[in-house]
Parts: sequence; C-alpha cells; structure tokens
Amino acid sequence: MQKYDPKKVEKKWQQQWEEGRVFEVSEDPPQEKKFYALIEFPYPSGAGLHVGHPRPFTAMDVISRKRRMEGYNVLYPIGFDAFGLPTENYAIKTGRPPAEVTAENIATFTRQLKALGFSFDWSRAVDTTDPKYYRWTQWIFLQFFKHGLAYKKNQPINWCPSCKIGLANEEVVNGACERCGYAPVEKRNKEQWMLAITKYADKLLAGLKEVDYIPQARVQQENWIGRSEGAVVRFSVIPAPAGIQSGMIVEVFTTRPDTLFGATYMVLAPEHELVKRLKSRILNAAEVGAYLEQVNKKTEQERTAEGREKTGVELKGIKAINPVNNEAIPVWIADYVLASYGTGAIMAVPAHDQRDWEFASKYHLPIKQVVAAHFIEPVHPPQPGKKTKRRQTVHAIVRRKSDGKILMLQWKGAMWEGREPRTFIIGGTEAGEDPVVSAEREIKEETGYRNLRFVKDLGLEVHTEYHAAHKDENRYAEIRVLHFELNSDEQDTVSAAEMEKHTPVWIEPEEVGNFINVVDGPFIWNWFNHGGQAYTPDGISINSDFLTGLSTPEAKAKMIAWLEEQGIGKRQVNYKLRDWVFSRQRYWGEPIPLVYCENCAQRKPKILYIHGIYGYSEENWIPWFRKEMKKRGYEVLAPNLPNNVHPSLDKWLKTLADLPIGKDESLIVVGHSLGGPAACQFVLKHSAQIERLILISPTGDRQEAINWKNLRDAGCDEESIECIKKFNAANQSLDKVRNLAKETIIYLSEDDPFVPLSVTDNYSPLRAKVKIFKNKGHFNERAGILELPEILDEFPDVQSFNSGWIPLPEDKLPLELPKVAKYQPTDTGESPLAAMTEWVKTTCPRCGGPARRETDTMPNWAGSSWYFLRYCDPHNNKEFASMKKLEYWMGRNTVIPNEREESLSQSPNGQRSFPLAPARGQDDSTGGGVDWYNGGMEHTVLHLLYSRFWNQFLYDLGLVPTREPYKKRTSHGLILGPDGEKMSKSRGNVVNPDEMVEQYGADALRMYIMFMGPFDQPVAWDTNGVKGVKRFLEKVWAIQNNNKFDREGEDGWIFDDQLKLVHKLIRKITTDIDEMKFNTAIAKMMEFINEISSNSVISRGVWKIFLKLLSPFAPHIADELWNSEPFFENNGSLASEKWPIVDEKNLYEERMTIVIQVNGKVRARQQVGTNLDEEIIKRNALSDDRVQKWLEGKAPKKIIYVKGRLVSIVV
RNA sequence: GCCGCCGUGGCGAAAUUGGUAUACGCGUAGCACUCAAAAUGCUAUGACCGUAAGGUCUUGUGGGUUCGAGUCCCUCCGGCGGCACCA
Repeated sequence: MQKYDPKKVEKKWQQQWEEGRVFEVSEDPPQEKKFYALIEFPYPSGAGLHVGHPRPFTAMDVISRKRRMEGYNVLYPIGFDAFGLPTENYAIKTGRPPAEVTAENIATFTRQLKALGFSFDWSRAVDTTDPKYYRWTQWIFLQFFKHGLAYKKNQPINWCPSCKIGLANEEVVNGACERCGYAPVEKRNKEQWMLAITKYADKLLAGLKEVDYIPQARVQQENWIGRSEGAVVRFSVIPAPAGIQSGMIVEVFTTRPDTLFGATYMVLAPEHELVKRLKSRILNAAEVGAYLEQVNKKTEQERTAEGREKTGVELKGIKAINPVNNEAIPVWIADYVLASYGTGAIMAVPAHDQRDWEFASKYHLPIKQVVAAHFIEPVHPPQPGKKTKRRQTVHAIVRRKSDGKILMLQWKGAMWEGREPRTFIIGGTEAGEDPVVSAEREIKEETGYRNLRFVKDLGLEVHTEYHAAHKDENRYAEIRVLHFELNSDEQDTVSAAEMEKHTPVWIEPEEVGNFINVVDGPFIWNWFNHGGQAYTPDGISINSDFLTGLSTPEAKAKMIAWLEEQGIGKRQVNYKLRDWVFSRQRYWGEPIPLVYCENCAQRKPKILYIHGIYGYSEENWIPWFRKEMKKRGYEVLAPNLPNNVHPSLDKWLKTLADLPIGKDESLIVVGHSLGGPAACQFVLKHSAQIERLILISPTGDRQEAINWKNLRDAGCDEESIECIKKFNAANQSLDKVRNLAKETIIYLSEDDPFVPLSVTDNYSPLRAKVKIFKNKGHFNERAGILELPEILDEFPDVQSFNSGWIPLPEDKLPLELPKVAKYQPTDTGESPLAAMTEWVKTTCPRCGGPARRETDTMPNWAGSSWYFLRYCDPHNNKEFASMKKLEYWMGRNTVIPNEREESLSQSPNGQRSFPLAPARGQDDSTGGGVDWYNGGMEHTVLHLLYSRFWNQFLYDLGLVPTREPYKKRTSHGLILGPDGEKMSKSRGNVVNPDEMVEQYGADALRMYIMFMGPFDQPVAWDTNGVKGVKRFLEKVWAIQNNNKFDREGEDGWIFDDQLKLVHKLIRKITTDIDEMKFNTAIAKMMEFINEISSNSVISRGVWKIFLKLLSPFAPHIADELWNSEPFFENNGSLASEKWPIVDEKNLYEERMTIVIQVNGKVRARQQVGTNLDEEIIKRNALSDDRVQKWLEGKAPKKIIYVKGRLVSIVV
C-alpha cells in the first residue's frame, strides 16, 4: 500500500489544474447558469499569508467548487489591494521603491495561495497598483469630478508634529501618533478632495432593502448613514447685533418638534458662526471668550477623557424667541452641541432629552414637562362605547423614615372585577387644588398617618386609561406623583367606609415592584428610584396649546404642518453620514488626475437661454431672470432664434453655434419647451464644459409626451405641429448628453397643458433630477409666470464655479506615479510628490497655459471600490469593463412596476424632487450584483458603503448594469492565535500556513480551517485540530487502499445500508455548504467514514459519491483517489464531474426509534415500523414494562404522540 | 449610555428549529503493537450515588409558558462586537 503523501499529491494536482486551465472561465459563449463568488482581495503585506487569510478563501472555494459541479459557470477571481500604508512606511524606512516591494510581496502571496489549491481564475488577477488598473480608478474619479461630486474643501487632518506627517485615522491611537513615540496628534487644516457620498445617503439606505446581507452588516450601514427625520425650526435672536437688521434667524434641527413648547433655552455649538457675529452684543464677552479658548485648546483626547461632563456658558444679553409661544429664552454655547451635525444649534428641551436635562440641572435652567407618559391598563382596558371620565389624581409614595418601607394600599373593593388592585396611595385632586394638599388629605383619610413631610414632586405627569368596573365607565387619569416621608407612626382613626375599601400595608422597597399590580406602577416606582431624568419616550402632549392631548406621532405631524404654514420651519431629514475625505498626502496611492490652472480659474460660466416655439424669451420671466443672473455675476446669452413659428432644429443649432462661446468655456444651458430638445442637442455638439443643463417643460417625441389637442386648441397650426414633431424626433443620443452635463434638472408642472409629466420617460436617459410644481402651467406668460424664484437654487454665485481645477483628458490616463527620491512627506504636510517640481509644473489641458498638478493621492479605499467590476473584464483597455461582460457576470436589474408612480403620488406639496426614471425596463429595479460576497466584519461599514456608492454612481451614469453591487453578503469570524488573542507579529502568535502545508498538507489545513467552529464566529487556532483532520484523511486513503470493493460493477450489489448512509450524507453536505455550516458537514463525513469502515466490502458507487462530496473541501486527495488504481479508471479532475443528487427512495427507513417519556422524562425507547399508526404506537408505549413501572398503576391523563419521534405520557 | 450578538464537558463545539442534550474533533486514561519511544489501532471519558442493574442532577442565574425548554417570554450576572454628546 502506498502511503498518503500530501506533498506529492497536492503538487501534482495543482500542476494539472493549472496546465489544464481548469478554473479559467469565459463569458463567451455565455452559459446560462453562472455564479460569481467574491472574496475580499488581500493586501500583500511583507509578512506573507497567515493562517487567518485562508478562512474566507476556503469557504468560498468550497462553495465555488460545489457550484461548478452543479453545472454553474463559476467566476472565482483573486487580486491584490496593494496600495497601503505599511508598504509606504517600509519605503520611508528603507528607501526601497514601493512598487518593487509590492511586486515581491505579490509573488509570495501568489505562491502561498496556489499552494492551498484554491480554484481561483488566476488569469483574471488584478493589482490595484498596476497603472493598467489604476488608470480606470482615475477615470472613475474624473467622472465624479465631472458630475460635481468631487470637490475641494478645507478639512482638518491628523498631524503628528514629531514625525511631521499627516496621519491616517487608523494611525491615531487614543489621540496619539502610532508611528513615533506616541506624540499627541494635532489637527491641521488643509484643502482636501471630498467625494459627496452624502448625496447618495438616501439611495444607499434604500438599496439595503433589496439585498441579502447578514443583518449585522445591514444594521451597521443603517446606523452609519444615520437617517433621522424631524424639522428645522427658525428662532429669531434678540437683540439684533449691530449692523444687522432685526429678525436675525437661528435654525435648529429637532427630531421632536412635538416638544417645542418645552424648549426652555437654546444652545449653539461653540463654532457656530453666530457667536462671532453676536460678539459686540454679548454682555459677558470675556467669559465667553475664555470658554471658547478653553474648548479650542481641548484635544479630542481630553474631550472624551473628561467623562463628558457638560460645560457651557450663557450668552448674556442675548435671547432667542421660541416661535410657538413668543417666549424669550436664554441662549448658551456648549460643546455638547456639535457644529458638524444638523444646524450646529439646538433648542433644548430638558424635560424630554437626557443631555439637555443634565445640562439644565447643572446650570439651573427651567425644566418644563410637555409630554406625559401614557398607559392603558391591559387587564381592564377602556371599553369602546362607554363614556370616559377624566380625573386629576395624585399618587403618593410614602416612605417611612424609621425603616425605609413604603406605604401602599391593598384594595378590597370591586373597582376591578376579578383582581384586587395593589397601589400606592392614590386620590383625586379637586379643581384648583394644590396636589400636595390633596395628597396629604388622601393619606390621612385612607391610612390615618399624619406626621408627613412633603419631599418633592417627581416632576412627571402620567396618563393612565382603564375601565372602572364598579361604575362601568372608562377613566382617564392624569396623575402627578409626589414623594412624602413619614416621620412617626402616630395615626388617626380611619373611617369605616375607608377601611372597607382598602387596607394600608408597609412593603419592603425590594418588594414594591412585585407587589404593585397596576400597569403604571412599575414605571412610577422605577422613576422614583432613578431620581432625576428626562422622559424621552413617546407619550401624550401636555401644556402644549394646540398639541395638548395628541399622541407624540400626531403631535409631530401637526407641529410640522403648523410650522410650514407659518413659514417658520419645515420637515427635514438629517444624516450622520459625512462626505468622504478622498485626499491623502502620501506617495503610495493613485495620483489624482487634475491640474490647477490659474488662467482657467478666471473664466466663469455663461448662461445660455434657449426659448421655445414662438420665441417667448422676452415675454415671460426671462427679463426677470436676466436681472437676477446679472446680480449673481453671470453673463446671459438669450438669442432670438430664426423661424419661430415653423422652427427647425438644424437652423437653430446653426444660430447657436455662431454665438460667441469659446470651445473651452463653461456654460449653464437653460432650455424652455421646444428649447429643451434644442438645449440637449446643443450640449451634444458643442465642446463647452456644461456645468448644468436645466430643462423647463421640455417637449418630447412620444405620443403621450405632448398634449396635441391642447396645443391645437391654443391656436397652433398643423404646419407648426409638424415642425415640432420633426424637431423632437431629432433629439437623439440623450444617454451621451447625460455624461456631458455635470448635472441635469428638469422642471415640470402638474397642470402644464402641453407637456404632461409623462415626458419624463422621454428624458429618462438623462437620469436628471426632476422637480414638480403645481400651478405653473407651461412656465410661460399664459400661466402668469413673470418670475420663477424656484430656479434660483440652481444658480449659485458665479464665483463658486470653476475653482480652476481641470481634469486631464481621459485618453491621457493613466497619470503614472513618478519615481521619487524620498518617500518622506514634506514638512508642510504635503505628499512627497509636491517636492518634484518638474513633475508638478505642467500645462493646462484646457487652455494650454501654465498649470500645476495636484499632489495628493487617493485613499486605499479607492482601488477596492470597484475591483469586482474589473474582474468581469480585467484586460479591457478601452473601458473599465464592457457592459456586455458586466451584464453576464453581474446580471441586470429587473423591473419593479409602479415604483415611479408611487414616488410621484407621494409628492406632498409640489417641490419634492426624485431621480427621474430612465427608460422602462432599466431602472426602478432590483436583483443583480455579485452573487455572493464574503468578507470581514471590519469592512462592513466603510469598504462596503464606499463600493456601493461607486457602483450606484456608475449605475446612474449607465455604465454598470445593476444598482447594487452585491446580491448577498456574509462574514467570517476572525481566526485568533493559539492564545485566543488577535494574531500579530508583535504578540508573536502568528501561525504560518506554509509550515502547516509542509507538515500536514493543504487538504488537512483547509479542512481544519472549515472544521474549527462556526464560520461566522471567531475561533482560536489549535494545531492539534489539524492533526485530527489529517487522521481523517489518512483513514479515507487507507479505506480505498485496504478495503475490498464490490467487483460487480456500480451498485451491482444492493448495499442498502451504505446507500442510505451516503444519500443522507449528500443531503447534509449539500445544505450545509449552502448555509456555510462547514463544521457540521465535515463532522458528518467523519461519522460516515467511521461507519463505513466497519464494512468488509464497500460499494464502489457509494465510495465514488463520497469522493465527490469530499472534493470541495479536500480537492487534492479527492482527485488523486478518484484517479487511482486499483478500483477506478476515471480520468481527470472531479471539478468537471457532476455533484450527486439525493434520491429519496434511498432515504426510506423501515424502522424508527420512538422515545417514550413519562411526565417529561425519558423512560424507554422502542424500535417500531415506520408505517405503524399512531394508536398502535401509543398502545405499544403504554404496555412497555419500563413505562408501566413508572406509571405506578395510575391511569395516564394525556398521551401525546409526536410523529416519528416520541410518545409523551402524563399521569 | 444606546444598538446587536453570545454564555452547553478539561478544550473547539453539535442538537432536525419546542421533542433522545453533550454528535464530530481535540485532550486525557487504559490496553494492543514495539527492546523503547513516536505513529497507529481498540476501549473509556458531563457530574454525583451505586459492585451492578439502575437512579438523581446538569446547557451562566432566578422565575414563567408548555405534556415537554439549550431552544420561546421576563429578571439578573458575565463576555464579545459596533456606535458613542448625532439634538
């Protein structure tokens, strides 16, 4: 017998797979069944692979190998995410070029990965640092830039004053620099490139609904995006600061507009711009100045280290007016209000916000309750149809000073049928009566105790509804809770009438919670014990004018409606998500392909206005528009176009082409009505940079896109109509227009007589933002539109356009990283590239003048944000990937009908905007993406969110076929070192896979990694476990080499038991792999081997099935045995064999074990026939001696039979 | 503090989703093979009582629902992960 020598076997098969190109896949010709399995590509560190890396790789390899055998065309790609800090830091230390080091590391990783026998398609391997790859990373960045989603902004960076280097967030440990001797990190302001991911916040949130992610990943993304719904409310501030007219406004954001009546003060973030502007009016300017300085000095570290005790200072002399009741409230600044969230200012409602409560308590600010807790007694709920009596009541918590016990009432009466209430001392308050007085009266009347001291009002109103059985009426109790102390037991006599109703009892404090049996009791008791806090849950509004009596959701809605009506606030959604800082002042990253041109920065966009048929230019709102735009610094071109009555697109375009617009100028193009198509075609033909394309009631060429009847009724003759039709029909190639304009906006009116809302279908390739109005008609003089202030949002001050940053032409990409002499960042915090004067100095690709290059590079996240797309078409040098190949591997979205109609009908008051639905059958869709993506929990927030953002952006540009990149996402648990700690060089607990392969073989290593524990949970490494799996593989090897196999051909003998065994195994392995329960799958294989090895003769059919089931886990040994003498004459890898299918008839059991329980304890087991019926099984069970013994002659009360499992007898 | 997850032998862990708790593996002990060791094979292995047959207890704690709870509900204790003054 040959010995099992994994080294020999594994090398042999790895070579065969490679030479036979077994795992290289093609989309040509497209096979129907495809499967795209994705793992997070590794960072090729200098340390090489450690034993944790292969866990996700092996898992997806098992799944991929199984799918392949199930007939899928499986893409299982691999690559390297090779830009990164460690390599850069190594370069700084040693001076070795990162590219060189990276190449070596990739070689090591490749060798190690290949030794583990993964079924990767190596021909598709990508490397993010390869210029052929990052050319497209840069290209995608340029698309962001061209669509206005990349912009420069002053942002603080982490700066280590000792290393003189900007730090990544992950290099900052507890506010100190990780690189050097932990010097404290400073913040430095620097202009940084930002990606406007916040513009996709709602889309990223919505997309989570259509994908199959592990719940944790979905929840973490949701939290990170942090959507909250509320309102912005405008408070005016008095006195107005000098030089500014009165009525100066501060906006606050709140999620609880229902508590506006409880806003007793206002807090501004210290950085709030108003603080500076108000300076001259602040009476305690010195104090405020000192506070600001103190806040400024505080580092992040100190802020968190202080235990977050809230500090603040009042702006004396300043008041804010609460717009709901015109009360003047104090204004404070405090650093618990963040400048970066909401509006940087809050209205403080201390009664219903814990932070405000703490602050108000500390600084003795008024606390006003405006929401009452609300309960409905579940045992005796109010009954419909019965009258409801409202009663003011008090609950008195009376604590005896001597022993701390609590005085309570045990009721006897019939207030509630079937249950005697146990409560605090309760009583009614008469109209106008002080609650303290009524409580004292009630205590005396009900219990006789009189030596009372009032301690405090708990400051909480509770509303409880119940049905009072003795009066058969519903009660609505408004309860105040008062705390008393009893100083001595002196007692007056209690009236007989009271004694009949209830008995006073003294209860130990620990028992109060159990004693009390009314619904609000535990809540009140808990509140009493916690002392002061804010009541934050929902409830019923009180002390709130027109909101009083409403539930919290009702009150919120009503308040928002009221605010909007009054024009002092509006509904608003806020996100925690911030824009993405995309600049790194580093060398080892993708260069940002932009140059700065002083000359171009001077050039400002012009506005081109294109009128419609009959030339409305000077007849409706255009004069107003011209004036407004001049104010903003624009030059407006509004030509009169020829043949207004019978227009032709060609002639119009010719006239437009003659306008004084330079080829390299930037434009905002506005087209109204027939001018809409003209504007689109102009944009397509002219080479100007289009900042914005604004279409107002544009005509379309579909039947339903114009209301011809109304047009005729309005006096349009047939010849004009023909012209319009031709004109519209010539409006082609809109999908190209989309990528020329940075932003496209369409204005429509619900009551437009000529252009209905359905015109959006026509313009769908533009993927424009659509704004829908009421009562604007056709936006012309007929509708009385002489001004259109809504449009002003699209025209910021001209100065804000064209910062001077000019993109490199796309055919000049990639912009390669130049070789530098030193990798150390410069003293000023700029990237080492900034030191290369000859590289930085360049010419402007737009005007040819002198310009300088951007020296920032992109963050590590860039390359990994789209690598899954490149895998689909890795060698394409014309596009980042072809649509055809993407559609094959990623699939495409399928339509959900009516989604657009829904968003339309939701439109509450006109001004809402929503993304335009592109051509039918392409959007409003779901279903595509990488079939299965597995990765680490540490990437479920950033990497996943960033790559979803990129994919959604590319989808909006029409460049990828699916909105969501990943259909399904799972996560693996970390593999820890043998000591249970995270593996790391510094801890010295790293296990090297090379050694494991050397000693036990790749198959044993793979199997152990899958066997260690549940895939999604962290597990500590235990080399002994590898031994155990190796033993299993040796056993498998030995069985094939030592046992007899039947010689009668496949299944010639009926090996019933063996067949049953193996078919059960097929079922188990098949489902377990799909559910990633690899550990139990392997356990079952071990059981199978333990059982089958006791047979003297083994069915070769059964054994072949087993080898197939084993092959995804241990592919080398499985292929070797499959091809081994003396039993099999197979040829080639199991990868091209078929996965076995369960045959139900082989699973049939003739006998089953029935467990018999007596009073819930197992007392006997019986083997019975499978098809016996229930009565017989029960009878058998009862007659069993062991059962009889436990019955002790008693008759069973109940017998339960669970099919195929057990009989449970109760006596 | 908030959100989410998890507590089962000496260890990693199973448990058909409410129905035989401790499968499978590791470790340990004994035996066999060996001059010996390693490797391998066989046997035993939750705890307690008992020579045994057998019995009792047992899934972090305490309670509840149920004929029946590791699994469902509530309380507390312990651990892990994420967010963290987000109005």
